[in-house]
Amino acid sequence: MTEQPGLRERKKLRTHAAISEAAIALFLEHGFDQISVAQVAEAAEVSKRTLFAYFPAKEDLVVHRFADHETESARVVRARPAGVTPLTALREHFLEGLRVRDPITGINDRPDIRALFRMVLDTPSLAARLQRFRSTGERTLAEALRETADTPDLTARLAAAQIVAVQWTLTLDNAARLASGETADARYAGAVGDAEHAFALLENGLRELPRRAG
Amino acid sequence: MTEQPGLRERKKLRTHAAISEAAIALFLEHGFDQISVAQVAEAAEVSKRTLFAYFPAKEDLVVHRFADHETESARVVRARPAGVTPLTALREHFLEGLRVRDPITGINDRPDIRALFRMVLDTPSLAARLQRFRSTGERTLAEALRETADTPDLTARLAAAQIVAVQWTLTLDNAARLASGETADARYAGAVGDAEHAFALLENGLRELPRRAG
DNA sequence: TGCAAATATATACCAGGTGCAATTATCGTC
DNA sequence: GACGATAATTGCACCTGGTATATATTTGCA
Repeated sequence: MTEQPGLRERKKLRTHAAISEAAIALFLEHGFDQISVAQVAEAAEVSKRTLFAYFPAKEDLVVHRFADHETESARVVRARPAGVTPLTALREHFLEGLRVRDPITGINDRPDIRALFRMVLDTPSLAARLQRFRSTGERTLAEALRETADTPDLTARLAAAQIVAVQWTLTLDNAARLASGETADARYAGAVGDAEHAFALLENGLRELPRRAG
Repeated sequence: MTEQPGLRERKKLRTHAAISEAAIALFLEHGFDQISVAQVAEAAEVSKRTLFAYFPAKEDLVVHRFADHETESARVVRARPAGVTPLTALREHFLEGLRVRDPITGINDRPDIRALFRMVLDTPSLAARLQRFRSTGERTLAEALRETADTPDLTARLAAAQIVAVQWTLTLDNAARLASGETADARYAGAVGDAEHAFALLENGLRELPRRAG
């Protein structure tokens, strides 16, 4: 099953990793905007042209690390056991992510990860590039809902949009708190409570938003 | 109250409009990526340097037209009469937008508007720039909810994220349908139904998302 | 070993965007 | 109506991200 990849493939993987690591190290030390791709290429000992053969844009040197998570929600929904609603599966998955300090929940305080998040959050072009992942994550989740929950297309898209929006909000909130110094362990209980609150809101709707005082 | 603006101010407004109009005309005719800012500057009879004094980036030549809507939801929530929930106010506002064919609902089929939407939708860099407006729209709506609905901060942010996500989905859906030929009048009834469905979902939650068949 | 295909490279180039110093137009005042 | 202060505009040089082309190098495989 696991074909041993040839030398070519292995070398490509190594080059890919080497470029990205050189890039992130430089970016973290001097700032994303202060380092040019030429400098990254030099540090990684490849030509600028080669760098762009591996990464379509400067931002991807950083955000490619989030690429795997694009389809995560869709996978969770598809893989849920019989008798489980999509929302339940997603909530449990998110809570499990918190428990294991999965960086994608924003609650990992390893210094390098925290620094990376901080950089992404306050570098506009990086944040913008992340949004692309959000879009495709939304699309794939909508498909998963449509196919496994027998939901009309628009409903699936609306639900996916809401779910992704909520997860994103939770993650950003956690990441922002850790970025400003809180430890993961100190944050954990609050993060769990917030996540449960958020998923409950998603499940029960916004009916409880109060009327305007008369 | 309405101070007569000086010649300077009026001229600035005129220049701003002239540049944007020249830009959009060229973009619509030849495509956003096929026209350089230098060409736009030439057509508008200003220097490239001046163009960038009015618009921070090429994309803004187009998307600045959406800027007013950034704070629209927040304004609606703040201006709602006593005894009305935020969601009700927003739903009525959206439905009214459909009725009057407000372009921001995606249901205006004036050829220039339709062409503009189509261009924004399938030019990635334009779509990306639009997302920035979405973010600030979300933030301002969250503030409005927090202040006028006496809602905890996180709840306000979560609700805002969900609401904006849903409105965005509705608008994109309408715009996409019109972009592929449907007329506004033909779409109207469907758009109203979809909007009512979407706001109901928002209000009642996603509880109805079915469990996985056993 | 040797050859075809895939990668890497150097070089030159384009477009978006900025810093700077000089010019020109507008404003408020005398 | 003239005039200095202030703001807008301009041209120019420059930087950076990204691409085209043509060339060299490496790898896979017979």
